[in-house]
Amino acid sequence: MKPTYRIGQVATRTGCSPESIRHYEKLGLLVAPQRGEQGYRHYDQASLERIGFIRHGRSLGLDLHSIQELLALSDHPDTDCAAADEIASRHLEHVEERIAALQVLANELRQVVHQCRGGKAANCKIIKALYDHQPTCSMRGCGEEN
Amino acid sequence: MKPTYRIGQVATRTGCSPESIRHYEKLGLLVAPQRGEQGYRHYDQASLERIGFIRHGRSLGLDLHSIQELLALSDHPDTDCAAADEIASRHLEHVEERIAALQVLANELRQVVHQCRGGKAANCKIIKALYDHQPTCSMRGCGEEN
DNA sequence: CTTGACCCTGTAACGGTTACAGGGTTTAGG
DNA sequence: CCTAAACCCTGTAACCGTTACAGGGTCAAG
Repeated sequence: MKPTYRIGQVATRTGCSPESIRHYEKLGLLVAPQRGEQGYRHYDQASLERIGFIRHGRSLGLDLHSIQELLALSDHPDTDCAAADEIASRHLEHVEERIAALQVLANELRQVVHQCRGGKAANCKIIKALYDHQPTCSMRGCGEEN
Repeated sequence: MKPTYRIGQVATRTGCSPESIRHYEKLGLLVAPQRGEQGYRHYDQASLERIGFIRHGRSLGLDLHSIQELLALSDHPDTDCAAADEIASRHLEHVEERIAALQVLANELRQVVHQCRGGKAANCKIIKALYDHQPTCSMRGCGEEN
């Protein structure tokens, strides 16, 4: 008999909240675990590792869909893993674009901050800058992701 | 009689979709505009500038709540504008933290990408790295914002 | 007179997580 | 034994800002 864990214990060990674990199950990243007599979920060691995989992917900023693709590859060891490389490369590219965009943004903010110490709003350079019709970066995806 | 614009024209001029404009109105960033006989919204020049202000703020990554605070300052010119500086500074700090986090992340991704050209998933270093229980950055806010 | 381009309202979706409500079960302490 | 706390269950809604619908009305040109 291998040891099993209830969802709360898994949460403690993986740093992943019970809600998220149930969410991953609903989305199909985790197979539905066995249930005890009272309907409680019981997880084995492999599930713990799978959840760790997901969390690590999330901490890298991968979306759950990409993680699901990576898990599918992992579940079929004979598959060509070029797809994994593709996912990671694509994401790296995305992250690099995002860094560049945020740097442009930080520069614009730095030009504006601390320009009007102790003044009145009527003369506030920050507010004036926002009214100025020259959004330094008006392209899509230039602000924060939302 | 000053010229007025319908929502679609405003959208064209500001680059802000009609849905977003109505959304800003519902949230109170814009006052409800006058309505024509058919119930169509009619905007004046000041509204256009206010929407431009909002879009510029959004392009800087400010959230709508912060923008609302800045608009409130702008609406009361006698107020001390230290609050505006506070908002911009706080946001700049946030952006800088985010850049730093993304750079850590990009480094981790770069270590992983292109490690297993043409291999099988069983040996895929990307997948192995994700199973490894050493999430380089497990702190909150280290992944992408979501 | 129809087609298409507008406009209106209200609701739901996206992503991932969190927070409930409303119920049941176990466990530890008195 | 009794009770409170801690845990589990399901389902739903919120968060943020935007987009996309559905289902309806209005107006102009062809």
